[in-house]
Amino acid sequence: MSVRVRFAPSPTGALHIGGVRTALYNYLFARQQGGTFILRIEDTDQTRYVPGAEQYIIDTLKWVGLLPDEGVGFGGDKGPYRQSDRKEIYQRYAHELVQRGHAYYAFDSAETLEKRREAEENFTYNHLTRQALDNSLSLSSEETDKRLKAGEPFVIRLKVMPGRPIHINDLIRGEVVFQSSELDDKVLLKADGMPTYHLANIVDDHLMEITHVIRGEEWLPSTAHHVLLYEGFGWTDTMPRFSHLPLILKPVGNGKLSKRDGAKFGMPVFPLEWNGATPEESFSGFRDTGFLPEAVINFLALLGWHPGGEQEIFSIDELVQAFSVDHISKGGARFDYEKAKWFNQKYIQAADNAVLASYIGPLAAAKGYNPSEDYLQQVAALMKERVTFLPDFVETGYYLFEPVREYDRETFQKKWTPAVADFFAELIKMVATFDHFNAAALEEAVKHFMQEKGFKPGDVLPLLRIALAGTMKGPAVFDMAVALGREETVRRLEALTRL
RNA sequence: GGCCCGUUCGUCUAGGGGUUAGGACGCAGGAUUUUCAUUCCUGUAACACGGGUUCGAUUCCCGUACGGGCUACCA
Repeated sequence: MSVRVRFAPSPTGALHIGGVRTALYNYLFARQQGGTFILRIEDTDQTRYVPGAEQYIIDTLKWVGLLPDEGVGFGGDKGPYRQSDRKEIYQRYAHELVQRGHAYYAFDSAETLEKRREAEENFTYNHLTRQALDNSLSLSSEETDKRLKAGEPFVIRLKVMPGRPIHINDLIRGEVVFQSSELDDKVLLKADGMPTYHLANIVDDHLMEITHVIRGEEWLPSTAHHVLLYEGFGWTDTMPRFSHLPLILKPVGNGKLSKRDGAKFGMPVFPLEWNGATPEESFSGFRDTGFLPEAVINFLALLGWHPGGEQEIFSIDELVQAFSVDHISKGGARFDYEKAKWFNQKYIQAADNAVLASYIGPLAAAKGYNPSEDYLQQVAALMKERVTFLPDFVETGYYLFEPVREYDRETFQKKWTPAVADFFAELIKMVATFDHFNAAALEEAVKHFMQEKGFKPGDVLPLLRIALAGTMKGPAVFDMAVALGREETVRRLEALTRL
């Protein structure tokens, strides 16, 4: 039987970076096993639906390159893949479960139960309390039918039989045991006719022939209910294998990484930018911060999983090759932004100049620059070993696109003597008429000229650097000169003499 | 509170009954580069605690502590 896995997010806002990791692990597993990776949209909570969130999920998967084989927006013959489009299916199965004696109708309103919980701290709807509540187990069948026919609102609840252990064999955690007596009678079908996660997820996984469920640790406690559902439907022989992933924790302090942490620690926790209704609900993402998607993938892959060995940089193909569920850690992983930055730096360094140019182009255009493709590639080559984020190319390296805005006056004054000034006048003439404008030849010529006039490199080179870039930081002087071209180099040298 | 999961350097992790407990990020120092960065080298630093089991436990078992998750007609 071929492997089929699903990534099943809820469109309730921007997709959290932890969700991207879940998608990644599902993807890696599917690819490695020659299986199928499915995107299912779990939008059964109408009250939490956020327009644009579904598209955000799809855009994210496209950006990081985790393309589903089936799913909303990707086709497939096991659809529909959006749960709100499957409402009738769940209703049918929910009623079937009642027929089979594993579920029942309950008429208690949400408000009544809420009041009950306020009064009794540990109130639970379960085998101990259900006889005293308003449902088809406590009511006569005539009364139940009457209420149903009258159109009284109802939910369908799972009938949990007490007194037995439920064993789960988690691929990451090993055997986990729950006692059925401690489980509540979970709502399966809500009063609005929509299923809860529990029902929808079991019905869909069964119908979509899912073989492995790889999801967050927060689902582990309800997995016992899910097993009961598979049993109730008689689907135990095709029940998927479960793997519950560790959580991603805050960089410092306690608790799991939250969307607020982005602003708090000055780092992205979402893949893409998200424009919410208010500034507080709007977030920047890894993409607009200037991360390469490959770097994000590499970083995320190693946040909670490691194949052993000492390799750190993995291409997506290498990840697919090396991935295995049993090498996923059990403990939560702290979000390490410094490491994420390091990965990005590494990926930028290793990237093709042409690839980099395709990223720098739009960034440059946004600043009003209009460089040629060839020039962008030169900028990429010059700066790729000195940047962390993509925008650094046009920000730290702005002087490659426009005249120097600010000079390092301190160094300038230290080096600028009347003798040097005289030398500069001659140097400018020399450069202006220099024919073979390539870095090696220019360096050779300038150094030779310096020597002839009795100057040391340290007397002149810093000034050349300041003339071209304004700062003591940056690419090699003669490389910059060549990139800028003879005219511009001369112009900048002259500008320095007027300082 | 109840149920469940977890715990190796500051962080991500490898490892697993006998190891100098390995790598990476970060940090510190050095070399190269007349800049910065890159690169390279060196250093820093960990098996939560207490009991078992064992000739021997960081590794296996049980507790404790700490952390986390769940406990909705949310996912």
